[in-house]
Amino acid sequence: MPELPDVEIARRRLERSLAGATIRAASCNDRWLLRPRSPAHFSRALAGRTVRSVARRGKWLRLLLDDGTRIFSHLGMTGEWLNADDARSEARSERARLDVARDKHGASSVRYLDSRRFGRLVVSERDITEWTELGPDPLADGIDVSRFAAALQRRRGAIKAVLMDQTVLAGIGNIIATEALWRARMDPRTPSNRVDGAGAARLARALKAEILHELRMRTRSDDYRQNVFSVYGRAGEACKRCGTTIQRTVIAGRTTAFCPRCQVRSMKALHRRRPSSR
DNA sequence: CTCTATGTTTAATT
DNA sequence: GAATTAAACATAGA
Repeated sequence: MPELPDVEIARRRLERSLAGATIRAASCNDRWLLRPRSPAHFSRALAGRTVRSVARRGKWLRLLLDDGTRIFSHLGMTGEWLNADDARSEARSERARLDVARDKHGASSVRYLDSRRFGRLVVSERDITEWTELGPDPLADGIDVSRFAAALQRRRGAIKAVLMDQTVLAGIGNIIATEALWRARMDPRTPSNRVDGAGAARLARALKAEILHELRMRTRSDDYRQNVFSVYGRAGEACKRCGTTIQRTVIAGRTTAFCPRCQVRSMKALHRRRPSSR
């Protein structure tokens, strides 16, 4: 269930269950997910180690162990970390588990579930390039508007494709990009290098607002994906802002929904129009 | 049966 | 080189 807010929720859950705890046993039943591709190595490298911290950058999680070993976890399309009790109903897609013991808090176990198996579990002695090459994380680092604007100027592709580039900003996926562009009233097909400073500032605000909104919804209920989006998955419906029918197109191979009336390539185009009359 | 899906990588093409 | 597109990975749900 992966985009920045989902991964942040997973981080908090893992931190509660694992930080300061000692791994009693670790196993993985799917070598496809593992780097290196060895369940034996996975168990051997983790057993007996204590978890120092649980960090997140973009869509990646990093567990730092007491001997410097790191476990990187990417949730792919359908990965999730759950406590053992919550994972029971989906035991079929369980791929890995970490059993931990802690002084006064007793024992617990976390499970990694991933039906489609697009996720990754990487055990490494040092930080991996997938982690180090990520751009700034909008939630943890904020967005430096002038740096962001400069990055957009350097690119020529559609703005939506650039937003989803993890080296520009880390953690933006198809949903957040789609929703933030609607919030910023920007056409997702706008060439990146034609987004000016004001546009970059609007986008930065919209991205942060969307991330915080989804985080809030996510902490509130598990069913948050119902009805919380303004345009994502709503092609054919009326725009909440102006009533125009939401259009669907494909950008960078991903389905994109947008309002052809109030999402524009430049704000001049918007100001030129009179307020909606419908 | 068909189509779609929150992600990423790789190959082929323009 | 840069950018775009399609395909691939494997599975579930409509």
